[in-house]
Amino acid sequence: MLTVGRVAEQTGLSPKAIRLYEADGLIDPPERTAAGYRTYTATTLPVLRFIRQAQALGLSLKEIKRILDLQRHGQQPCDLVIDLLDEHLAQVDQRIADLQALRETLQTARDRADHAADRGQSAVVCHIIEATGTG
Amino acid sequence: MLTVGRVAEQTGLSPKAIRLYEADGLIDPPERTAAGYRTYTATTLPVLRFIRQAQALGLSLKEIKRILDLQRHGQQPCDLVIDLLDEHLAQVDQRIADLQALRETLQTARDRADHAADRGQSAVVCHIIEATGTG
DNA sequence: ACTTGACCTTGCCCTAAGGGCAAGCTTTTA
DNA sequence: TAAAAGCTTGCCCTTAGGGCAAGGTCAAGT
Repeated sequence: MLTVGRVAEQTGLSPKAIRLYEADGLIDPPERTAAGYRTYTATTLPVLRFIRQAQALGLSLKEIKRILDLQRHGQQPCDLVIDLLDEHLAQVDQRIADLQALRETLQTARDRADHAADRGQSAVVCHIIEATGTG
Repeated sequence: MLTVGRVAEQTGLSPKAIRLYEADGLIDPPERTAAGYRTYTATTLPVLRFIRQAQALGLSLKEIKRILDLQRHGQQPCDLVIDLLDEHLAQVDQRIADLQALRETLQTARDRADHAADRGQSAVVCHIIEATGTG
């Protein structure tokens, strides 16, 4: 019997995650045994693997659901996928730029800790942080 | 009277954020009027500005609280600050590397959308995503 | 004095993607 | 047959607040 734990093993997901995807409408609710156990068919496995791959690309469950909904309606989701990839590429570039700027700021602050020059006067808590920009 | 809204204006924070910092123990609870209004003294402003600067460096409220707690106990928080900065520098570097790898993967997938070569056979949902690595 | 608008109070629900735990069944294994 | 492992639901937790609601309060204009 393909229980949720078994499916988890074969997809690398956790049972909790699989139940969440069901609750969020990413996968169809499976049949249940008389005792209430979820019983999956093998056709669910590729869908779950797809979800994993999409997540690895940084897509959110909400975005993945949009893709899967399209597909369930018999439509080609590839156009949507392309849009999402473009959007994410731009966002990732932005986040990299932001992090590089942050890295600069952090490094500047860190350097200030060693060259303990302007440490004198008006620090409320710690000059290392307070000498940061004008923020 | 230095109400929370006034303090918000002068620090660039929101009233909600200021109340949160109080609830989380980053700032001391201010006096209240008979009606229950928070009445701040000017000494709170530099602390709130410090919190803003620390946040701009990517420190979490929990980390900032540790710094402020040290200071309230009359201790020099700079050693802790240095540790936190080093830690964050390493984390930022790691996140940049992760994002650059993700960018690669995204770009590879995006390229696959145009060069529509291997689009033929076994896509469960969309070959653009499913041809990703072996994940 | 009265009203109105701006401001304050608390409290609750919301975000993303699950992790962890608890109480109570069920299935499997020894 | 009893214990171990697995399943069920449900609730609380994470970040740093945003948004909204209901109700009390302050300041300005009439």
